[in-house]
Amino acid sequence: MKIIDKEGKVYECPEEEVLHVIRHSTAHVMAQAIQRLYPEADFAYGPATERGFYYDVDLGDKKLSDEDLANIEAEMKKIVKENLPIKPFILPRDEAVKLMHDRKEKYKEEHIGDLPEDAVISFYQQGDYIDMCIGPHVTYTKALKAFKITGQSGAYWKNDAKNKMLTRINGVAFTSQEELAEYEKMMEEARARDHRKIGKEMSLFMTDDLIGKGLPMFLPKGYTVWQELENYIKEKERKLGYQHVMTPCVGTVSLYETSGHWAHYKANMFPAMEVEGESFVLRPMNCPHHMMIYANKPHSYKELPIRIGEIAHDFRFESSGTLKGIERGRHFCQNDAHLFVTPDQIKSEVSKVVDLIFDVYKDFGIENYRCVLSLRDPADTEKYHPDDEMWNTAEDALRQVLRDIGIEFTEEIGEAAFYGPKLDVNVKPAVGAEYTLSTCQLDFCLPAKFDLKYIDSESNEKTPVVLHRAILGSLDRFMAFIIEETKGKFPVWLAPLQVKVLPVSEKTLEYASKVNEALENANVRTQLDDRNEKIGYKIREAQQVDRAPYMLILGAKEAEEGIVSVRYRDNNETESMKLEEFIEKVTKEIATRAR
RNA sequence: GCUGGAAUAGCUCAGUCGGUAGAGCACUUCACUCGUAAUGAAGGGGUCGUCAGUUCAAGUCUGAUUUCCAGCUCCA
Repeated sequence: MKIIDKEGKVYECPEEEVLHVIRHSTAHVMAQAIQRLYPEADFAYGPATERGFYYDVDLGDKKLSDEDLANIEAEMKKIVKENLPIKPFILPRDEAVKLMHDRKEKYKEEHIGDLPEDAVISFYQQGDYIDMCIGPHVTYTKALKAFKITGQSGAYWKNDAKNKMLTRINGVAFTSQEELAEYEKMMEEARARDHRKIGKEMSLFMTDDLIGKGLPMFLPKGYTVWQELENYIKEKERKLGYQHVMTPCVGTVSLYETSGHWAHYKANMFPAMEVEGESFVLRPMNCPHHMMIYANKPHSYKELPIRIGEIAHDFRFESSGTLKGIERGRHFCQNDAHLFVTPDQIKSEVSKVVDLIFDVYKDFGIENYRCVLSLRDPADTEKYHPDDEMWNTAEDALRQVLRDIGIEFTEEIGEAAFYGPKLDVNVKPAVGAEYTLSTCQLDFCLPAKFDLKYIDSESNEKTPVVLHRAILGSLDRFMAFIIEETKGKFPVWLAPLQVKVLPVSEKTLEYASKVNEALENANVRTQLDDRNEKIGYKIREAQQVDRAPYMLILGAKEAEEGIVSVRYRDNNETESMKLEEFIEKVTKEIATRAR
């Protein structure tokens, strides 16, 4: 594919850039179509994205309907058919400003003002449409063969909520219709594994308007999964010397004023409750509670590290637009822990936390994740505790530990917590944007605020360092992730229903209920389908709705010989074995948490 | 919170020009007694998210509101 750069040089597009150029050029064609249909439209940014492109446009008071979007797409196809040549030109800064000013492109004009003095300001033109852009682009509009407008949304000018909200029109673009069709198929599959959909199908959790938005409730099956996750992670933590505590979901406002959270995150907490002259809030996190537990008695350096863990209920007043099933609600349970350590224990403790994270990921088969070292933005003195030395020490320490451990990570400025830098491990769910699953934060700040102490070997009072960490993140979010990873086909130990017992007819119901009872006695989560239905019907439901890892098909043959016919969820194969043999197999898989 | 879209039976959805509310699945009952992804028949089930308005008449039109969805902003 031939492309053209801003100097007008035409050349063959490198393979790896083809999609990007196509998407960027498609954004221009969409803008041209919008300009034809809405001459008053004023364009802001219109870049290529991971899957396509968007253009942010100021349409004044005009609201776009789905029909309008279809019209824009139709106009785009027309422009492609017209096969307009796409030509670049370069203007000196003042002429560029004048051109944009004359064309009433106030966003582009402002954009030029933001560019450095020596910037080369280039434009691309196709037909009447001119866009300020550094390119490169395809040479003719007919090069764009497969695109689709996927929707619209609001987006702030320069991503700042203080600015005007523009209309963002999103689209996807590919090199061929086949690729576009493939993408649409993939999107459909992604929607099918959405945890909200599967959660409903499997009766894992529910929401209700009367309970309140962002407050999902776990049903018996969902809570079974939840409890298994809780037991799993607590077991791991106990082996690593964590001590678990239970602390209340409410605390005084003073507690959060002491920690600094009140100043930083008041807006994201449920408002304070006044009782008997005192103010209380639902807690948004557990650090202060754990700090007070540490402060409950004096500590010797010999006791450190002290690792305090809790599966803790937290409440955050998340913006209504960000709520998403159990992935992000206003109530959730953190797999939280605070490690109180001496400075020379930082490295080994961070290292153990990192090991635990990857150990857990291995158990769950999580392979697609990204490690980020989140640092402060030194310019943001409002968010970040202004103590350069403290920050430099903490950031250098954490960076060095991560390097020593040898994990790959990228650094992101301005992503740190207000009290310290952190390692975030991010994953991408089937549906929606990447989010943080695990985190390990290094904190020199809160221990000082709470005046925490330990006595060192020379009888001096010292301030411990705190590591905040969450491995499963929140159990709710982790469950959402696992549902989407497995499409609800949980490993045996996590499955809410592990075995479904299916008599072929009522003649073998008695034998089936004996088998069911034997499984129950072995602590296997089992259910007997005693309905008067055909075996194919029962299998279908057990497999498609319950997603039971094992189905036991029990007919005359099995009853006679005292065996069970095992049908496997994951490969649809069947195998006969003795009941005792099956129980041993299943209970072993459960005990070892086999994947 | 913001921009746009949606809301009809437990679930998935149809409902034309404003004229008494529909299907499949699920559920109940009956028959069949069944061998590896849906046996047949009958029956019950809806203030069409909520509140106003327009109209002789509203699931359908208007407004407000609630919740959900896509995205933006945010995420200690």
